[in-house]
Amino acid sequence: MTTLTPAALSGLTRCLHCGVRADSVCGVLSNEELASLAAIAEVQSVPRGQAFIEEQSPASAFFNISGGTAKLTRTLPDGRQQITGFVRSGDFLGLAATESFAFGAEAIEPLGICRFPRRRLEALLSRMPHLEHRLLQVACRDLARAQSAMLLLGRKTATERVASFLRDWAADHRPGVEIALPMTRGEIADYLGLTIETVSRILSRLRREGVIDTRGNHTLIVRQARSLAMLAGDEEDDALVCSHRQAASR
Amino acid sequence: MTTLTPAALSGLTRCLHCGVRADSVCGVLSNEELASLAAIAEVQSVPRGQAFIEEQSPASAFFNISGGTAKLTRTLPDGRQQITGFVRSGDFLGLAATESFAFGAEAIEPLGICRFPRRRLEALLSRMPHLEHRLLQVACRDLARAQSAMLLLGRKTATERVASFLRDWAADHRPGVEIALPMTRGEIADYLGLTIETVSRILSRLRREGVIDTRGNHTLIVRQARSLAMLAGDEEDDALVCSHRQAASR
DNA sequence: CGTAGAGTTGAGGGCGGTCAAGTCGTGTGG
DNA sequence: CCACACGACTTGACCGCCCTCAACTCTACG
Repeated sequence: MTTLTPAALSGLTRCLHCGVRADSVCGVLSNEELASLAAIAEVQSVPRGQAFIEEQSPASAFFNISGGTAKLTRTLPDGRQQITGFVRSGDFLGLAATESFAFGAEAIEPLGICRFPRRRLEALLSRMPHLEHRLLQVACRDLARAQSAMLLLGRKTATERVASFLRDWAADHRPGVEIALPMTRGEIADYLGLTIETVSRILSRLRREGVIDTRGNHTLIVRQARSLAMLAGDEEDDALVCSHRQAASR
Repeated sequence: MTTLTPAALSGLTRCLHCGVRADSVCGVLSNEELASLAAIAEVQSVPRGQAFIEEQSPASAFFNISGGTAKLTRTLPDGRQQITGFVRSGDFLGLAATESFAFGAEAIEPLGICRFPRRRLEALLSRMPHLEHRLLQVACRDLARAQSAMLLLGRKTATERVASFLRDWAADHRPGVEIALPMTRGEIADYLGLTIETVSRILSRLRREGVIDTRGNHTLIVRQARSLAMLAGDEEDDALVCSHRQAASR
């Protein structure tokens, strides 16, 4: 039986109920189920720069992010690194961590996390089909995103990659507002399969062309959302799209 | 009530019970559950080259492969294509196909598939937690694979990509045996984020160096599995690994 | 045997990586 | 409060890996 301090319990409920992001684990659990989860959960704080999942050790737990931002990484033995995703408040992670495929996770902002020991949560899942169903949805969404990332990494140019990243990160923000960009240029590069220099050059060019603006190194302002979307390469010009649809319907 | 011909029912059971691959949907269903699945399943044959999931239409069904090989694709409007994976007998697919993220699937060998209408299967899932649990495992495995692919596409050199692909495709085959390679050079290129010419050049070089051999364009023989694994870049030389471990433990 | 598509090989070019120098911004100690 | 230092970022020059273009060969199939 695990005892939870009031603060930790509050963190846990926030963690499980955070409804900020539409895809979080929320609104699907009964009070009884919540209590079962609370019994195995452990609330932690992670300072910036600290890894909370190590590459070498097989992940022994699932995590839910209650605040801050973290990066998920895959690393080659010679040090080359690929960031497979950024996770924020409300995100659930650990599903992809099996014995055979190690991956790491590190805070890029001070992080609040909720830790669920793997075996205990898996045991609970068999009694909570709602939660398992939710996790399947989460995994499917992550899978779809990973496939988009594969398209980006395999077939997009450097400019398209940076534009795609900025567009996605700025999604559900209105044009003109300041958007926090907690990661470094190096982390953006590791996410997009580029180098720091290339990312920096392209950001400078987009700034020069008036598509985006920046306040310091960690604040982004989108000036021309439409241009950004065009540069991302996922959609063609409307005229072209129309002609394509006509061609397809023939 | 759907009526199944004896041939179709035989295809379905083969489809659901195929135990060839350890990760297939098998051995977790009662006879009653099997009957429920059979009631909504539809067995189809797909000739080589034909798409059975179209990019444009949101996927309205799940599929289980009962024989042959297919490719899963993501395509940019200008025609650039990324193959996100190859699927074979026993594989389940459709999980990543949501309304917002279209992807396509096409047979590269004559294909036997088992089609499950999405809504009907989803309705069944709520009554069959075993199956939902199995699908979660499938999704997690796919997710881990997708992350490995991101590392490959983002950070590996052309030679490392080709070597990784050959090593993975030849996995669980003994060295020296002939391995079917049903996809074209162009499909390998689209999977690895390279061009046909680069793939061809690297295969020629590996052949010249005695690492692999080929019989025609669609048969592979691995001559030096260890060399192939080294070239893939995922593991270092043993000596180096040892020195690294010493450095890490300090 | 002939044709069409797939694959191979070579020559040259460009995009993004590498190397290097300089600038900015933030925190720290005098 | 300012001088300093360190790290993150920017910018430029150059280079190399892989792409592009092109010609040729091989394979499969009628």
